[in-house]
Amino acid sequence: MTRKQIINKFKKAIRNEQLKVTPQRVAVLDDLMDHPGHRECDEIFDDLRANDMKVSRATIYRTLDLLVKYGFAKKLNTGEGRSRFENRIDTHHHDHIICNKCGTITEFCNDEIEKIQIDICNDMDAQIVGHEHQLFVICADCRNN
Amino acid sequence: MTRKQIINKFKKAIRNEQLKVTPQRVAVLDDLMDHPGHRECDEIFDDLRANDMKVSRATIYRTLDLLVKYGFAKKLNTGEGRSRFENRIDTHHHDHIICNKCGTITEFCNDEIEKIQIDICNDMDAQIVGHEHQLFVICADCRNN
DNA sequence: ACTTTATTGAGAATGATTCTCAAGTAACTT
DNA sequence: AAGTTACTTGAGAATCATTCTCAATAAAGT
Ligand SMILES: [Mn+2]
Ligand SMILES: [Mn+2]
Ligand SMILES: [Zn+2]
Ligand SMILES: [Zn+2]
Repeated sequence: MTRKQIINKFKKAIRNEQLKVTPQRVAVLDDLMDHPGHRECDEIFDDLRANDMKVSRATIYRTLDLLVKYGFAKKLNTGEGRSRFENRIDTHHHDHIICNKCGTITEFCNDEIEKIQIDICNDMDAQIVGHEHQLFVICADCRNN
Repeated sequence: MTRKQIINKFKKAIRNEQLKVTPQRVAVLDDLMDHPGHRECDEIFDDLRANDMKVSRATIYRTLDLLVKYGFAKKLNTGEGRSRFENRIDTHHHDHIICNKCGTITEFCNDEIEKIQIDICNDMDAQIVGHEHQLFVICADCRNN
């Protein structure tokens, strides 16, 4: 999907709920797509401000909530005491490996683990609605320096 | 290990670092052992106060940090925006299943998953120092009510 | 008991996130 | 294009968990 198509999909989702398309809302999604990493509110805030957009943290949080709700973004908890968000369009499910020293985040996905998780929930007759799986490490770089 | 032995081990660990054994510190550990669940600061706080102990939240947090550091407790993040702590003595490693509706926390441990996690880190030459794995569900009870 | 040093509680501070509300803007209607 | 309505926005206050500050207190050693 092209950038433009994604933005249009977001606009459609917004209008579909009687909400309004605003430059701030579009800018947040744009920013998430410009930066493939795992971003926190203030990174987005600084970025948009640097681009001369008038925006507040409150609006960024509000928009991120919408993006998560509509499936355009995923919220993650890296144990730093604040949330990070990542683009979720044209992306496959994955979990995260976090270096406790330098903070670098890498990704992993293991089909076997994914399957076992579902089995565990089925066995207890629970409906799985999500999961969070983080490995905390000292990464190769940090070990050698 | 008996309760008394565990308390003594904690006292030893404290003195070993030139710190002092205080009634508050012992009371927090005692409370964790009285309650097998996953407790947050205020539950412990209310409990100790109900038992006529003079204690502050600050001291509870400070003590929980010590208990985690010495391996007597584990801190966990249930996604509610505050930390919970559980007794870690005479207990096997496990991860958690959290009902998004009623908040009930159950536990699971799967050897295969544990093994794969280690393999993943080994493959990237990272040293694993911990992991956090939560399954979010609607539990059987909540589904039927 | 005396001395030293760590600990404590109260309340202030912090920091991320959410809330409030008056002013602004999108979108629809003439 | 102007008017109407309803949603959105930014600023700053509020919230909430957690941490910090510091003077008073208590543990441990002598
Ligand atoms: Mn990711
Ligand atoms: Mn547990
Ligand atoms: Zn690293
Ligand atoms: Zn439930």
